[in-house]
Amino acid sequence: METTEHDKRKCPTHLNSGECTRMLLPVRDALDILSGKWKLQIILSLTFGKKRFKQIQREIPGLTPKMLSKELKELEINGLADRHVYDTAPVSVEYELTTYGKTLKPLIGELHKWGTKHRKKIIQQGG
Amino acid sequence: METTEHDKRKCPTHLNSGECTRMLLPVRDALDILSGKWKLQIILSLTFGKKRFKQIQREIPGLTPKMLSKELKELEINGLADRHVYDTAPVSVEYELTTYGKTLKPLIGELHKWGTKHRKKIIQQGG
DNA sequence: GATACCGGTATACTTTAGGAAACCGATATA
DNA sequence: TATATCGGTTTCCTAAAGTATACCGGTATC
Repeated sequence: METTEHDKRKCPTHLNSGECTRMLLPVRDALDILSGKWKLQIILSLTFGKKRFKQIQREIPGLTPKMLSKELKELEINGLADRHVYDTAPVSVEYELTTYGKTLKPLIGELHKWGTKHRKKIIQQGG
Repeated sequence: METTEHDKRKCPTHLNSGECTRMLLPVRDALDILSGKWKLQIILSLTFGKKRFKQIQREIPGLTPKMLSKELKELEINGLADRHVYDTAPVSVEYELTTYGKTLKPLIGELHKWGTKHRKKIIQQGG
C-alpha cells in the first residue's frame, strides 16, 4: 500500500475519507432495500401487528393496490415480511413482519423521532 | 367522537390503527426530505466534516455532478446543509451540515447499524 | 337483485429519478 | 501548448416510480 502524489491530491484535507467510504457500503445496502416512498411506511404499519391487505391500504393514504402489492412482494423477497393465506371463503391474507423485519424497529423509531421534530419545525414556519 | 358500525367494519381487529396513522405523518415528512438514492449518502459524507463538491463526488461512487448538484440544492432549501463560497481563483466551495442537519446523526447511525447487519446477512447467503 | 367487501391483477398513462456525455471559464501544472 | 482541476450546467435519454381506472370470482349484506 503506497501513497502517491496522485492519492494525496484526491484527499487533501480530509484523510478520514476512507472511513466515510467504509461506512457508505452498509448504508447503501440498507437503502437498496428500504428506499422509496412506501416501503418504510408499510413496515411502520406492520410494526403494530399483522395486517390484512386492504387494512394496510386504508391506513396509508394514497397507496394504490398496485404499489402495495409490489412493495409487499419485495418485502417478502428480502425476508422482512411474511404472507399468510387462510383458507376462508373468500380467502383472507395477513402480512406480518418477520423476526428479521422487526430488527428495523429502532430505525423506524429514529425516523419517527426526527420526523416529529421536523414536522414541528415546518409547521411553525408555515411550510 | 362516536363509533359507528361503519368504522368498526373498517378496523375490525386492530383498534390501534389510529396510533399507526398518527405515527405515519411525521414519518412521511421525514421521508419527503430524505428519500431517494443519494441524499442520505451525501449527508453521511458531510457527517465527517465540511467537504468540497468534487470531494463528495469522489467519495460516493456513481454519483454524477448533475445529481449531486440537485441534491445539495435540496439539502440547502431544507436547511440541512450550508454552502460556503470562498473568493479564491477559481472559486472554492464547501458544503457543511447545519446544526439542524447534524440532528440526523442518530438516524444515520441506526441506518448504518442495520445496514451492517444486513450486509453480513446477504454476503453470507451469497446475494 | 344491487351493492360492498376481499385480495389482488391488468392496462394505460404521466412523472420523476437517474445516467451519459459534453461543455463552460478560470487557473495551475507539466 | 496540452492537460487537469475547480464547481458546476446543459442536453438527451431510459428506466423506474407512481397514478387512475377498471376489472376479476366469491361471498355476505341490504
